[in-house]
Amino acid sequence: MQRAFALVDCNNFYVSCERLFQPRLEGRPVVILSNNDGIVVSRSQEVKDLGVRMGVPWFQLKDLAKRHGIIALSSNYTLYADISNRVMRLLSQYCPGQEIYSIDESFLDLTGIADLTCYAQAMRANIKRCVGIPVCVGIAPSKTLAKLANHVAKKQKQFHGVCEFNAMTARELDNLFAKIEVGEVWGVGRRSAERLQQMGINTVLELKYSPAKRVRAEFGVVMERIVAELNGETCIGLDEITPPRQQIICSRSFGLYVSLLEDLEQAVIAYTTRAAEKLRDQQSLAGGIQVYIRTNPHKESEPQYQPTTLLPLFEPTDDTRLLCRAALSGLRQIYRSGYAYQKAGVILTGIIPASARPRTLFEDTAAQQKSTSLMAALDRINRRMGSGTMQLLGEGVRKGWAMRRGSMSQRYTTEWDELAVAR
DNA sequence: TCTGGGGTCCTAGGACCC
DNA sequence: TCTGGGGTCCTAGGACCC
Repeated sequence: MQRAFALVDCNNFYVSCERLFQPRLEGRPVVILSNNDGIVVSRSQEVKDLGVRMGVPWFQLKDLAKRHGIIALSSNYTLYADISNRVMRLLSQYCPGQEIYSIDESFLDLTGIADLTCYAQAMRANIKRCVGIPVCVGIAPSKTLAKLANHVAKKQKQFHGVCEFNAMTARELDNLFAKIEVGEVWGVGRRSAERLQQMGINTVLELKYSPAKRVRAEFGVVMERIVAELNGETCIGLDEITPPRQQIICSRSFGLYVSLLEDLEQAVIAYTTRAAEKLRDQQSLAGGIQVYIRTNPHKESEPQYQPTTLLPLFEPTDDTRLLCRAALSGLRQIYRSGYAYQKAGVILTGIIPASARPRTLFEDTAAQQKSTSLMAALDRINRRMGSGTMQLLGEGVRKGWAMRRGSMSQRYTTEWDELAVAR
């Protein structure tokens, strides 16, 4: 039986979330900005039609925004995560196999289901009705093709939001592929697209019929697999369970430049605290922590410095205090005065399951148990009373370095104080 | 003035072992 | 004078994704 993977992708996801609670945004050009209101991370159709690209710095758009009345909102991840959960839960009811691929995308295994287009249309209508988010669906025998089908469903109006490759002939598919640029393929990034074009491979069709050996020799196994998937061969399966993270990153740009060591220390403690929470959430321990700070790479006129250091831990831990102690010693090693730092970050590495904690010659079981119950209490309080209710003193209270979020909407669905009001 | 954050996988090269 | 071969593990860097 022919496999059938669906890729369901929410349209302009962050903008769509905001529109749910602010109907005035409907039909108007809207963008959502990254942390610090830095760059554009989501665009409404009206903004895409103005030619605004993804990832453009907001300050470069100010003029255009004024001319066309573009509304810019700070990103509200609490809201988006909650809406995402609702969409994903609803989708899970449509088939036994689901892989949640990102906050706004999900792969489904629809193999064996009859009349797929009709099925997908019903699913799409139901998500719109129950959650209010518009989605498009691509269906194909491989995940790479399903991504491409989704792209077609979004771009070509005649498909009405659902494009099923399984229902098309080889000739129809090839005609379609001849008109799509190779860079649109999942896994073909800017670099590879440039190199492919130099080799005379410009369209999806040309990549599909490229000799496997040549692709393998020039680009390696990843691209070879992409070509096989374009030919309808299922190489990449559905990942239904998310494995624990192998590294946990917490990094932020500052709201303003930071030069003092004590400000960096506060930030590093705050980020390490957050990373440690994520670590305990997935019941893991970290064997090391990497710390980095950096000046603004875009400001070439200013002196640049972007040191990083990796601190191995004496033994794997999930204790915020131990992780912070290591992070701070790393920070003090790499810190140099006289630079305007723009960003800092920590990365937890060497992650193992908490159940696999190694025994050591020097272990202190009582101290270990104390640490575990202290961290558990900390997490419980912060979960119940709001994150940051209890924190290490070193994180500071003023937080002059914290990021800017000029125009953030309310957390309509997750905070009692911020619920939507009906008049 | 103002340019995000958090991940994965693959590959090459070095250290080390027998 | 002549200086092997094969394997594993780790790390850094690159490319990619959303």
